[in-house]
Amino acid sequence: MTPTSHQTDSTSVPLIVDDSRGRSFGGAGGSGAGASGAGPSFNDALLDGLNPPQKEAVEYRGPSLLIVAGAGSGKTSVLTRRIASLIDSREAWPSQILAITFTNKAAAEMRERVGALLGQTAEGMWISTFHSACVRILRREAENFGFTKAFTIYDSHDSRTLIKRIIKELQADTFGFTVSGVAGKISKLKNELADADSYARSANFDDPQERLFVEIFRQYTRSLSAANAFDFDDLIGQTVYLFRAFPHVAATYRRRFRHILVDEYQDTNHAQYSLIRELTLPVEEEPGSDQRTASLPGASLTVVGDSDQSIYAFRGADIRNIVEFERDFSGAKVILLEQNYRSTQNILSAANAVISNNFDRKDKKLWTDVGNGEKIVGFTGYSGHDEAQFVADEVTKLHEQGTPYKDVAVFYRTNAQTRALEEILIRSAVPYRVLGGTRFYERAEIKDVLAYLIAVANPFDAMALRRILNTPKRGIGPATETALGVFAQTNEITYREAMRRAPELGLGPKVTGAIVDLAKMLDEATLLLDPDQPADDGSVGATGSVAEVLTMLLDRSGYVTALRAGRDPQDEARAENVEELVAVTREFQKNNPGGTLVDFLTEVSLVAAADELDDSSGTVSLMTLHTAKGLEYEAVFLTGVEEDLLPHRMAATEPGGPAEERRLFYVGITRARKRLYLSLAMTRAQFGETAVAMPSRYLQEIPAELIDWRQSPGMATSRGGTQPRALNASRPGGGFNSRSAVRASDSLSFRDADAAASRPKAEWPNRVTAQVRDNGNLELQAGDRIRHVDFGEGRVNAVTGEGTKRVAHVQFDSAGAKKLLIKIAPIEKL
DNA sequence: CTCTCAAAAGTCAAT
DNA sequence: CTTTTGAGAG
Repeated sequence: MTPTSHQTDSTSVPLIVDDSRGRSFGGAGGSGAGASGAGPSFNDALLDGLNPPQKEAVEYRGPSLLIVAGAGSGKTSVLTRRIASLIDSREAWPSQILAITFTNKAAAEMRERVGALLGQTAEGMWISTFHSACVRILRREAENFGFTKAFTIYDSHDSRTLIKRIIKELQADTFGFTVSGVAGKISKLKNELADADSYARSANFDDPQERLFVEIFRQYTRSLSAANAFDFDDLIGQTVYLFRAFPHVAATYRRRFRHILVDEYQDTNHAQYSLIRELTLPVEEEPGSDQRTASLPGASLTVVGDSDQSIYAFRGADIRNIVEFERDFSGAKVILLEQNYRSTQNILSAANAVISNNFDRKDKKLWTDVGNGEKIVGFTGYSGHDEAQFVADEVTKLHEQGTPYKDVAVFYRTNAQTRALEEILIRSAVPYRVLGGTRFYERAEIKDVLAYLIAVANPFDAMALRRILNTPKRGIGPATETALGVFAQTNEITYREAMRRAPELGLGPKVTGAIVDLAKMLDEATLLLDPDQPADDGSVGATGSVAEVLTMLLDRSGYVTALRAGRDPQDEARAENVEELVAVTREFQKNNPGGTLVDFLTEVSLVAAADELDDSSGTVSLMTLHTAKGLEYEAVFLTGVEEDLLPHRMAATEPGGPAEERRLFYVGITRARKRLYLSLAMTRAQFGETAVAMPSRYLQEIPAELIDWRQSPGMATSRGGTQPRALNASRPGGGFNSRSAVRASDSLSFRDADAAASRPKAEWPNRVTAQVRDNGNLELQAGDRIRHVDFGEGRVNAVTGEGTKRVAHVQFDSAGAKKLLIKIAPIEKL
């Protein structure tokens, strides 16, 4: 493919590139005037209902624009209108627009909204995620540097499998290398655009540890290219490499994309930043070329972001990209959007108060004119289950009051927290959906089936072949698997070819037959997919659809049959998942009539957790705080607001960790439109043990008057026992009613009198972090009688556990048998 | 090569 | 607690 054959559309288009600094954009010649004939009225419509800074963000023209958009400030609206106005005024053709969003779902939504604004489907626009855009570029250009366009995308799990194999081969585990450690380091390096060679140049080879790491990195890179595969980080990094190594390729895309817009800019990493830089470079005049390749200024760049919502530093996001934007792109215009159209003032005040504790940030205050709204509701459960029960009860109540389930979301910091929530929600008959979690495409059975498809699409991918070699069981073991690999390597053929020539290996007749059969099956599938060999231009013909090929593979391999025959009770569910995947391929075919197998695999590889969101599902959405970014809900439950969870134990010690966790909390708060619930638990089960939990330090950063504590941390641990309600007593029927709600100020009376007197807690009733009830070394043994604040008197039957986890098994006179954590339970010895 | 049982690890977030 | 991995027997 010659470089000049690309993008005839972009070079033949009359370009209007504005190089002025001001707001006038008519200077580029006649077309501006031409647009003004039909333009103004339409443009007015585009600005309809926008506030002044939003209008400016839509209208400003210049080389670079930074829109600092606080949460809920209507940035999606601004971005879509900006794109629409560029096209409407004829400043750009749709094909000259490249817009990067955070999820595929956001991209689809943006495309739809731009289409609606323009009254036509804007074809040719690239609106996609970083990864999707790069895959598109890489597939086109792969042949330039030793890959084919059918390359496989390895997800992080695949990468780890590969790394694991390499560590084992090199026996690097004896040097203290772990899979996760190596995977993390390689990913980090790739995000910094380093490769094995560049790393080796600066490595200290006197250190055997480092030498070995270089070797692992080298082998990993080699394995990837041998398999014709990219890992997630490569998708960005290799695109940058491609642009740098092949200037004419880069020039093609620089000519094509005249307007680049990036959403969530605060979460870009160095590789992504470099990609944007590459794309916005001016195109130099090529010496000796004709006039068609005249020099062009760099594309205009618009970035939108909010440094307060940067939550992906752990995967390489560099907040400096946005903080230093003005320095990077000199002459950049900065527009601030501070008016919030999403949440009530109470929610915003809480968010402002929390985030203001992060130093080193530009002060920025969200405001709204919709009024204070409801107070934030706080609740402290005795256990994770108790907390979940509160959530379920409140969701039910909201639903009865007319809030549809789909407008309610429950957030948590770690995926492990879903279990308790799911249990209670099922029991309470609340329809829900977990986003992310154990994702559909990460399930073993789905990966198995996808490996069949990958094996067909990319014959170089040994990993996919190895995966299906003995799935379902064909009597091919690891020894045979390795033998095939060695054979392929020594003869310099693909793994697939090695399988075809299995008879040459002199294995047993049964094994050889099984391998050859499998190879035949894959060859037939390849043929079904593309009857006339892979031609340069897609000589379509009677190409089998993805669904057909998949059905054929499943039939012939007997995968589903084997599952159904399995004894494991979960196998039936697995078989159903496979059926669902078949349905997904049919759906794909319907939505993408010309879609190829490679297109399907790409789509499947790049789904994000938030893409699974189905607005019409009519269910409550459960997700992590990270997944929640960019979404909004009528009512939001933010659960597990505890130390060690939020901030997470691991993050608390990392540099910048607590600040990032605070931003995460801030992101969670600002997702809520009308109602926000903050909940935590006194004890949390993890690793099969029950541990004492403390209220999060961030909780006390919220002004007390904003929170209506149904049960404050102080109350949940109080010893005085005048009346705090039952902690883990079963609640009658539909949960709370208003009479059980206790004002925050009341909670003071439940505290120890001396503590209440010594501190100005009236102002900060949330300041309870250090005051969690502690019974100290209260000694209990079987036979002791105790009194519990809620359950009354009872007799200790047994004491188990040690230290802070000592548990008393108590038979209460009226409340029945209970297990209590001695250290924190509201009990006293009689 | 497959199956069974026991030990060990994992849960911090995700394209 | 659950899920995955490894060793050893059949």
